[in-house]
Amino acid sequence: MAVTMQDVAARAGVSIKTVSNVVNGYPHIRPATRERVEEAIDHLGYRINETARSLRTRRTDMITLAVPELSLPYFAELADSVIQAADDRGLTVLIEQTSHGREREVDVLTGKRRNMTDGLIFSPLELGPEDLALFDVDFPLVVLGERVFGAPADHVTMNNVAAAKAATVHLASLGRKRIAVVGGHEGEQVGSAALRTTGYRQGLDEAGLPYDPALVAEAGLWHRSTGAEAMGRLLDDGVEVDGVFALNDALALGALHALHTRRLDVPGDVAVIGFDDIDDARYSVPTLSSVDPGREQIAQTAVDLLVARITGTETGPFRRVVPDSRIIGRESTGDVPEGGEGRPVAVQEGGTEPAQPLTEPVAI
Amino acid sequence: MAVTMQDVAARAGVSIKTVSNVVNGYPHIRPATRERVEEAIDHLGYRINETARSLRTRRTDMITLAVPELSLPYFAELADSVIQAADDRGLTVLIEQTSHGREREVDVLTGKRRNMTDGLIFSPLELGPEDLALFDVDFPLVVLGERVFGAPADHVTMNNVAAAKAATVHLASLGRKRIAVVGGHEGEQVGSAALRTTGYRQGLDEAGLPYDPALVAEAGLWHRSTGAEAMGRLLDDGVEVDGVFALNDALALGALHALHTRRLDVPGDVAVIGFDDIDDARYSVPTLSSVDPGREQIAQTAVDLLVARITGTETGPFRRVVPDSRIIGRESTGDVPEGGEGRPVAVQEGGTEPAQPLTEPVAI
DNA sequence: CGGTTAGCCTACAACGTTGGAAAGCAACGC
DNA sequence: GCGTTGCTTTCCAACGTTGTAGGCTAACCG
Repeated sequence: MAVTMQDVAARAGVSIKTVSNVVNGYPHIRPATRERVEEAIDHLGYRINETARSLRTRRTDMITLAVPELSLPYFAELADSVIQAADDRGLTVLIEQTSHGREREVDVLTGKRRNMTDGLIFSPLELGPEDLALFDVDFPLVVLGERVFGAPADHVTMNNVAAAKAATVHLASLGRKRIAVVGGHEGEQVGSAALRTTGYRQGLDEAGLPYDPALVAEAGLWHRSTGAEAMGRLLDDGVEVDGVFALNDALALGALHALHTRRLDVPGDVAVIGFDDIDDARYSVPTLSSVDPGREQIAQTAVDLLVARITGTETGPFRRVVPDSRIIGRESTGDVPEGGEGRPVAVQEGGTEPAQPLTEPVAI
Repeated sequence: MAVTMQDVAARAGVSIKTVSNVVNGYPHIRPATRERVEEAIDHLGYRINETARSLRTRRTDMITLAVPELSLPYFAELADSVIQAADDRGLTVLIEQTSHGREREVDVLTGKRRNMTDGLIFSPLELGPEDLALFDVDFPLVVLGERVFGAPADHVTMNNVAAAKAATVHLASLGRKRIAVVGGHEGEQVGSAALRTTGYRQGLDEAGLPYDPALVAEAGLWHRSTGAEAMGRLLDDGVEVDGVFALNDALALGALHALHTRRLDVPGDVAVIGFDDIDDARYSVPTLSSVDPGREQIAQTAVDLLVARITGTETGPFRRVVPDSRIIGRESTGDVPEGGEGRPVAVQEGGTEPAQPLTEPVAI
């Protein structure tokens, strides 16, 4: 059948273990022996059996990344970054899509859907604080996102409130007085929607603008389609608007679309800013100003934290890491002329803190 | 350490093999025995060790999907579909990004980057016909795309020439006379660029339009940025254009951007059609007409073919499968009014044929 | 020159599971 | 009443690798 170490050993005239030693770079091997073994490996086309190795070493060098779905550009780009970061560290990434309901998310944590990987990077969409107990798992876990704070796991999140506030203030600084927010989740206390909405209100406060509930456009799912609908509703209701803060870029792109079909000029009539800084933002018409939440850094940090737990390098208390985020000004806010390149117009610094503070988790 | 079948067996008072039989759904087990085993499993929180199982059964129920990069929307959506299709068949997908050069693609095939999976779905971007020998691998392989025809593997591809021809004819049928093509690869004989350009020329012929080299805008990489550049070059050179066939949607979106910045109306001044029908096409401004190459069907078929080879259900000659493709008319070609929904305006039927024809591979 | 050390290599026993074959046992048929 | 049959369970030996412990040289030291 397949070539095994047995076969290589036979041909090289050494023991199996010596072949193993060669393959694993054990230093004390006579050059002549190493050469014979390598010749045999090449000649027989030997490939190590990773499965057997994993059984023995209890490591697979694979990690799971669980995200809602890859067709959402933010998650596709996140996956790209995570895969690269993992690759740099010699790991392969197995992807689980959990978009098909809460149950899938539970399965990911309970391990039903976590085959043989050494650890999990999980970005929940449905699970919330009430499910905190589920996060107490016996394998290395890094949580992403804003759904769950205080889980017994490392956590990489965003500067949501501060960045949303800055985005709102930025619109205000451009002279906008009627700033709508697109993508709100009525009554929700947790998650990106709540945090970013909080930042929006703080931004209004700081700018001395009143909060008007009529300016809040709900959108359950954060897709382009729902963004277009929400924006459309607002406009069709005759709400006066001269600025839009969309809670993510997909919503913002949908909003641009709705504004366009109603013949409103961006940024002339309405300035628009999104959140996530997906690749699309650079090529939409007009190009979209956005908040860059530090995706690269999120991916790298998540992988690093996970690796540290897997290897046992880190055994201390869980951490919460918040990368720096930046506001990127583009055409949709008039920060650059048409055809110009986006540029940072503000930076919010992140940091690290314990994942389980003594007091109630503070929105950061 | 972790709970093993040993522990379960001890608690249930049966042999290890009986536990294995229960876990694997072996039918001939006394209900009382099964119950005891299941109680023990629940009580001890036993989880099967997939690594050990894989070593024994020589199956991991994982497959590799190798694509250039997930941040390209087409591949993100393809990955989404493949993961879902795999999931429906009880498989997990491991993703390799090969965007960082030819070497990575070679590694994927030689197995250096194919850990423990049962098979590979591979969409090459760099490898071409000259690398045919590399595709003669000893594991189940399904090839996607247009780089390589006639490899000793199942192949799922697109109706490239026919669909590109239809797209061009569609533009002509709208009265466009000066139809540019964006994304050409000068001198390249293989790959999507060549096939779709061939279709473009066939379309011109059919429509009785002359071929004008000035209307061909090269773009090495198919990104939005390169599409914008290529389109911009064309316009800045003063080439007269009233229609654009972009070889994929990313290019088309870039082209839309370039047209917009030069204050040309789409579809008024220039009608634009893309290829791939990515999600973006439905929400760009204006919405983008495109060729839907049957992505879902590609993913499903690819997984099915791979599974058939893995399980040994299929051992016959390799197949080439071409899903049906459709032209979706949207605003950018004026097929629907602003705010309207895209709709199919033409269908090209696919089919199945041997992957290694007796004659030279014919472009399909 | 004998004893120690360092370098190199091997034997053996796992890792946790499943395939195959055989054994135990009850019911069945004649 | 005894061989046969069929269900149920067990025993044993892999799957291909690596950790541990130990053995054998050759070199080195005093």
